[in-house]
Amino acid sequence: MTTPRLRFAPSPTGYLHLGGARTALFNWLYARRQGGTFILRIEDTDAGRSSDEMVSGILDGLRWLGIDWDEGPEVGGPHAPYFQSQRLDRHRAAARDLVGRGLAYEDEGAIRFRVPAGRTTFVDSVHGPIEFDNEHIESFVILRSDTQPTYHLSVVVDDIDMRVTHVVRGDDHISNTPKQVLLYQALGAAPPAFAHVPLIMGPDKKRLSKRHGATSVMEYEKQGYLPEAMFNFLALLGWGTGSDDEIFTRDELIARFTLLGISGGNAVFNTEKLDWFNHQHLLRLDNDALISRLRGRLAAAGYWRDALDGADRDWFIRVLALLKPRAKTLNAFVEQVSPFFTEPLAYDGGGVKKHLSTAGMQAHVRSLRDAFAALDVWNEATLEQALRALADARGVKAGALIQAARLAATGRMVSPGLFEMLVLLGRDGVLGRLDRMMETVWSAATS
RNA sequence: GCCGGUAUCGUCUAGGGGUCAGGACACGUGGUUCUCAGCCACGGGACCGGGGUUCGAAUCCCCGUACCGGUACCA
Repeated sequence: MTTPRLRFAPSPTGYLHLGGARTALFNWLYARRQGGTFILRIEDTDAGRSSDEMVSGILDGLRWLGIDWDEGPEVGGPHAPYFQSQRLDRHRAAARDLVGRGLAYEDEGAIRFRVPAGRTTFVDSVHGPIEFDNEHIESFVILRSDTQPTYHLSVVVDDIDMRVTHVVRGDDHISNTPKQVLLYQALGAAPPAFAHVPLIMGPDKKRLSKRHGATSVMEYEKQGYLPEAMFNFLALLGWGTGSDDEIFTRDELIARFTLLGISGGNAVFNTEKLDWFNHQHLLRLDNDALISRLRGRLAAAGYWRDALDGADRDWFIRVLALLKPRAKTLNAFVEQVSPFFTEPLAYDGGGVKKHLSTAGMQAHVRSLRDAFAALDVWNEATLEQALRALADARGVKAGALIQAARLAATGRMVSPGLFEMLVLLGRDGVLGRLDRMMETVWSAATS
């Protein structure tokens, strides 16, 4: 029994899209599960649409997801080259061989495969046995009149050369498969095992395309999704582990993966569920990991300072703890962390109207500021006690003062719990923010 | 048109001749509460249709329908 060899063979269209990513992932999962080899082969025969840039876009996407390859671009391997455009001689030789043996023939300069009568069958790991009547298979071109091989010829030749044992690819290739099986037979090679995985559809059940927004995996990276969350989500889209668990690491997925578990129907890409997966993986990150994932984005926002990794680390971890239940993406963290790094530049208009324009609020806020300033100990309990006592004394609801203070602290109507936040903002930070709000909001009015 | 594939809550799925058809996301209600999120509890929600086979069908078979894919000197 030979060890399985699988390949992912994208044509470089510029980026790795979700469907391709999942196909790659299933191949990788199977190879890793079986202790086999995962090959990456670039099908760049369409020279006009291919470039080095596009190839690296795909490599970046795979690397981001944590999908590594044992043979292929940059790492080489015993069956190099791994670019289809560099294997043209092999394809042409195969075509000549078939013509020589009468299994293909020239037709106006192109070479067509002579499809024999009969039926062609193969067993698909996902769909079971599939049978085609050869009379529905056209005598297809394998070598164009410009001597460029067509897809059918080149995949088969390359897969034979690279000793590929399992072809796991999109459902859209099912009807190509009998042609390729015929080619394997004509070339005297045993066809590999096939597994055709269902396609990923948009919410409208139409094939995923730019119309559906982000379709490049790197676009999700930009939006602050974790690669392990995307990996987990994609793996479970069209594949069931058979258990009720949903959150898995890559290793756990490898341990459970089987081609038989792949479902036959198309799957709709659901962003809400991706968000949930992302949140779950975010919660599982330890502090060091979370901080390092956040670092670049914080720097880009101008919030990063090295002390966050040193003297301020404990403080920062407490800030992150407040945000964890609320932030579903890395970008959401950055967005929500801003009040801890900078004073509000503006106050939510609706919030001002709703919470600050009530009668006497200006005086209440001033008293609150004074009460906070007078505190001996600055912690959650003392802050809350001071605010509630003041609310009682002035005959207002604590909630009203809390909302006002929240606006002062963050400029927003929504935030983590007020008192835990005020503790982390520190006395100076809080008093300054209250002063600033009073100046800004009530400057025009008589003070 | 022809060929092929698929069909379980809105979505991802589990199951598969006898189950209260299970879970997750989303959704609704209540609780916790200073907002939001989270958390907890509860709830609504599905076997595409029609024929068979069978004591019994969502499950097996056939037909239909819908959807997806292919039908290129694209990949």
